[in-house]
Amino acid sequence: MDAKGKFGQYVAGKGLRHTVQREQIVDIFLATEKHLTIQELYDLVRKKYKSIGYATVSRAVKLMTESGICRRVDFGDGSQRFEHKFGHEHHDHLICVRCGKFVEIYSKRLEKLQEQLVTKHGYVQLYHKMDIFGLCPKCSKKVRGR
Amino acid sequence: MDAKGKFGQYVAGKGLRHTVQREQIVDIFLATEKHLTIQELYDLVRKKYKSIGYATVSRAVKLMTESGICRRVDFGDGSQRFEHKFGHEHHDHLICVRCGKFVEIYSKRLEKLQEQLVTKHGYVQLYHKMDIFGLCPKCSKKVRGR
DNA sequence: TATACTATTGATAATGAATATCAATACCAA
DNA sequence: TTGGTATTGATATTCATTATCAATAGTATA
Repeated sequence: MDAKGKFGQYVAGKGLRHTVQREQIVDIFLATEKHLTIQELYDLVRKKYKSIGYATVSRAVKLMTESGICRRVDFGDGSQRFEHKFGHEHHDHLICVRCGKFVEIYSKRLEKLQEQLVTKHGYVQLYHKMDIFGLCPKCSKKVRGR
Repeated sequence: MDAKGKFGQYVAGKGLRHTVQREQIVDIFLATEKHLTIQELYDLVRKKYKSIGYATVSRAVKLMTESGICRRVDFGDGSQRFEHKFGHEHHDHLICVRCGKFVEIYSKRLEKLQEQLVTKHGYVQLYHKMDIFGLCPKCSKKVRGR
């Protein structure tokens, strides 16, 4: 099932309605390969559909997050950002604190270790977030070169 | 060096002044083994020292975070919380999404794997955050029992 | 197809947390 | 001491998110 289908199913399953605005917002969100704030998504949506309101975008993001096609990421800059899960496997982030550049990282061994840790404490894992902050190659060179 | 000393050193090193308010706030923060919001810390401080303002608490938390004796934790409930690092080794969190109960987790193997991942991408690690969300033993039993 | 019910929308107000402002005060080096 | 200035506490401001509400638009049913 693709992301859009998953969203539609979630919305229908909750007895909510299908609306053109939601469809437009979801389309634009899924077509953007960035970590967006609500404001940024609102601006993008506005470029194409002039009449959509901020509140509607905000509500749509909330729904998308609940439906599981979107997740909140926190890069520590104080703003809430969201990324979609369309065409992306689960991944974590490695973020440069100097320039903000990031890469998506994934390790099967790490995932397995996490699962073991969870089980050891008797918990059932639902999801996790791991963000590593550091210096990218370029920035670490600059810092050393000072 | 204990946390308070580290804070004092950081403050002095930046050419900032030592004040009784900061000392009182730091003391209360370090004495509390919880993940506090600024508002909660403000309330705690107020119980003992009636005249301290919210802004001062907020500024002190910022300083403590910069000095490295405090770090921000995000349990996904939308509020920013802070924990101190006094008498705590580095750890990550395992949080129950149902009841909010959490445990601090640590694994040397996991830390090593993270470091390897970072190095592989040419980054230099400064710090990381890992939060695993799931169901605690009690809550997972309840859900299954439905 | 028409109708009734109600979720949704967009504009705006309200909320809440963090930050900025500023005059009075307190710290601290000299 | 004293002068320079960082700090404080009260308050205002900012900014993002959420709540409100009348008008609108999905959708099930007749």
